[in-house]
Amino acid sequence: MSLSHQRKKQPELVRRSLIDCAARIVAEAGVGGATIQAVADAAGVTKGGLLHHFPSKQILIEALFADLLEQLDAQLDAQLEGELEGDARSYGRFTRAYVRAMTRLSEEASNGVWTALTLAMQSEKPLRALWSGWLEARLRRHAKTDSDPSLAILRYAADGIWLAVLTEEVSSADARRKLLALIDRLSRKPLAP
Amino acid sequence: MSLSHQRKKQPELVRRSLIDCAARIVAEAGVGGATIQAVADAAGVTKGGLLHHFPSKQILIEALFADLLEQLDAQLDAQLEGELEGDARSYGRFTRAYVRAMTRLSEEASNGVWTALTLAMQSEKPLRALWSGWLEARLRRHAKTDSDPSLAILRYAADGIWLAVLTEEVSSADARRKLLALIDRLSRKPLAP
DNA sequence: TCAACGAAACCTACCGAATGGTATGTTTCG
DNA sequence: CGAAACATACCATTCGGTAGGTTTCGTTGA
Repeated sequence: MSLSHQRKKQPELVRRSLIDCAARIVAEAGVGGATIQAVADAAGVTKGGLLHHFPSKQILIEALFADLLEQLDAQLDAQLEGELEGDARSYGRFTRAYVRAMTRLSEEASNGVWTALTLAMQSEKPLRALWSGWLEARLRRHAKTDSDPSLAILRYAADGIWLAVLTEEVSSADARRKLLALIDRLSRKPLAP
Repeated sequence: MSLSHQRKKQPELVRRSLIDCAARIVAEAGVGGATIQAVADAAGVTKGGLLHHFPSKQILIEALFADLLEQLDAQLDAQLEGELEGDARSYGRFTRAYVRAMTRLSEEASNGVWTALTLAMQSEKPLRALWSGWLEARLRRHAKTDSDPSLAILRYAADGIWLAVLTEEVSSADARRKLLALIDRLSRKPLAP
């Protein structure tokens, strides 16, 4: 009855679709609320089919997370590329890109996925490992321009703002933009004497 | 078999114990992972007993959250009281107290509870209402000394640092303390010219 | 060229373990 | 004695995961 026996088998496409659908559903219902059944349905596959590609929910979530990290990487690289003003050694270069990437992610549809996965990090060690590994590598790459503690504070502030958005602290989109702009300005030179 | 039939009935103590145990377990397993059964067990009460005090898990969590807000209030007031240096009108007064209270809470055992509940806010509206209401009121109270955007950034940075603790970004306890000390210093006067 | 075969890509059916909640006792206290 | 403070037993579901089939596809060897 299912269409899967009629259409050509394209495992990579199915895999992609599964991750995309997982992203959407996780964004809506959170990691806990996203059942593999729902994800499978959304992708037009049965639960068994899903479990063929991802042997457990854990693994599916981790794959989704890794995928998002790749997207974030792409975002960051695009931002870094687009920095016309200075050479590759300009102070706070990565921090500005990071803050901007965060802003974009907060405003795009993919937002909910990040919140949900951040949420899930608390209980799932593998996700934490993925994230801290990613950030660590990235920071090492930009040690020359972004190792100042002032910049760490600004990056953390961006994280805090992003967190505040999801807790619905009234800070309007406008106020948020102003704060992020201020952060951008402050990232041009060290804060402390 | 249970001891509850032997010991004197002290509903307030049981209630307290339930909240405390809920805090510990939520800190360890997150809101989703904390089952009412586990909480009841930890408090030496049956599930039915727990549900007598808190008719649903929702209500238990909200009670826990409200309790933590009270603790935070107490912490904050203590910090504000202890500020010897200036009068009640000194710039960034509340922000410093906020950062310090956060620090203390992060280092105490109650740490994981905050992370878990903050993250749980995403899915639970009542919790968001509690928090944003609390913060709004508090900010209004200290509008005279702490309305500068620079200070907002510093408070957000404290939030971000605190969030990073749970994602296990390597930032050691030592590095964290240094950052918080820097924030404290930066809170003495506006950052931007 | 093509039949055969084995592996990969699915599907159907089922299970079992949690878990939140209910309904109904039984004990204790004022 | 009545109400509060518990306990016991049970229920309804949900959900992740397993077992074993069936279909599709690429490869291989004659």
